[in-house]
Amino acid sequence: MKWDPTRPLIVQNDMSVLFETNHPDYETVRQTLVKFADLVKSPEHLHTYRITPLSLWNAAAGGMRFAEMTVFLQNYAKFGVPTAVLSSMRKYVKRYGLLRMENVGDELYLVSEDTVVLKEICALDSLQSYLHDRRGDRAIAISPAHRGHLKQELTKLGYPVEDAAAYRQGEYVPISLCSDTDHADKPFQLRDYQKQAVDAFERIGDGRSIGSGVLVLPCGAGKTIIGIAAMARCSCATLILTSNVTSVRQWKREIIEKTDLTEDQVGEYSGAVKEVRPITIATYQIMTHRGSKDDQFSHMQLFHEREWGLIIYDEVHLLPAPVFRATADIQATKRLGLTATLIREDGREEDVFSLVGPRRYEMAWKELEAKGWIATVACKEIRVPLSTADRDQYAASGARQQFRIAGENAGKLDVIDHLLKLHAKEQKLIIGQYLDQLERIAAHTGAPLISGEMAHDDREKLYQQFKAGRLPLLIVSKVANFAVDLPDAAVAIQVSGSYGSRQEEAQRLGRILRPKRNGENAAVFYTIISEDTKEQDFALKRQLFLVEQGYQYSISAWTEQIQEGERDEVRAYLS
DNA sequence: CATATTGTAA
DNA sequence: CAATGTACAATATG
Repeated sequence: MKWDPTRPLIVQNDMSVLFETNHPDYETVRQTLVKFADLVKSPEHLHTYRITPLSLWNAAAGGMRFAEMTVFLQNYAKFGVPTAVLSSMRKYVKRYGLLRMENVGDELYLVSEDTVVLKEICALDSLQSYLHDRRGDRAIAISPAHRGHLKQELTKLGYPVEDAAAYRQGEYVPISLCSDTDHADKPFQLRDYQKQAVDAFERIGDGRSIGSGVLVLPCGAGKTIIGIAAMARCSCATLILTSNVTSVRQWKREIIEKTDLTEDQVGEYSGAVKEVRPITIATYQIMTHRGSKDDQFSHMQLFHEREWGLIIYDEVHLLPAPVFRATADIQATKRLGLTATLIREDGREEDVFSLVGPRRYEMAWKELEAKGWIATVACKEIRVPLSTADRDQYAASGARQQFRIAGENAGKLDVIDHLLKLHAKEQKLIIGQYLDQLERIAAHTGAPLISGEMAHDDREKLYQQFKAGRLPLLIVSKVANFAVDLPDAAVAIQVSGSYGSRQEEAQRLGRILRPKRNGENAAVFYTIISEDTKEQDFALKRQLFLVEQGYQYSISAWTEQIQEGERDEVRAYLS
């Protein structure tokens, strides 16, 4: 293989890939690379990706072939691809599909064409309790009760299992989507990609009916609608688990609006009401609630209360550990995971893979953006130095205080003033972590502050005013992260964030993603951070997610010159 | 006695 | 880390 320094990738021996972001082919190369590699670091010019067993298995589950990956790497790698990397990749990619779970009637088997591997597995001590007797060279009988635990264990051992065993039908509930004719006033149709996503979950393409997996879609892509479409395809009793009550209500509203199901067929299972209906929507919280410290999870029986034919995990990246355990026991039920990101802060991506299912469909934000379904967002990071007094304090404080000092940096007020002036005509949102700081900003700008202690009614009133355009600026605390009813804005300014959570960054960005009516369909997301502090490091981590989605962060220091340049740049961008 | 408010745990 | 949302128990209110 000839060396070609104009190419953008460097493939290293440790399975990491360095990617030059200034390369003219950046966008096309990124699109293929993310299919089988995870982004781990994203400084300005050189991004680091890593090829992991899990990233390869997800790609393999999505039908990507080893050949496709190697040809791609060989075409774009400056110095060729180390043979060690190629052989590791081949090893891992080939492992997916090596083991399959199949059923003959009620009997469940682990089968493989590779008799040696199967023999090896039989010899493993940790698996003994799951495996029953051998059936010839190519199959082992297993107990259906262990279907999940076995998959989990084998994935950990490096042998992912392709689960091709049948799912039970569940209680039959006819569900159909309202067509255009039913609601002439509100025509409703699946968008192309929404249909593709549901098809991918069902594997319409190769005829096999597959009933588990995760769909990765950005917020604003209509995850609820895709879930509803999947329900309609399955036409069975469905349990929907989601992150909070607001989201429960939202699901319920949309289900009633978009299907022929009636109010009394859709139940809400939450702290306030506990209805178990053909379609039941519950929160993760209530599932994991226990009476006292060493009580059992009293609500887990909901999984068995009906003959569920489909379980939908909304925001699957938030799925709590006890629900994982329960999920391991219900592997015969179809499972659909919906999320904007497979990244979990606790690194349990592997469990999502083995217990909910592999990634079946992923759509990049950029792609939606290009088609005009969501707004085009420019991300800008502005660095502000600490005052001399603050810097002294910062140096003298412990790790926990440092973060707060950086976050509450008074110098940020000037930047806010500047940005507010710059975007005088647009609807603006200020998002922050510390209430003290937000209160100061509220006092300074005269805008209302929405925090956790504000009653929902009052929040609603402010939202209404904001939506109507009578209120140009709203200041919100962490409530912004999960509040579904928060209105959208054209400009978001993040003044402080928490421990580098990529999830948080995504949620916040989601706030301004909805298409704008103003024709331009453009929005700006500012992050203001203190220069040379811990905050800067964590901001970097938060960006990871966005860069992975194809956004380019632009970073600028807070000086007079840049203020001018920034203004022109933003003007040019918005016009 | 039913509902509203406040407190608390994880 | 700080702050939030949730579920439920305890208490107050009409």
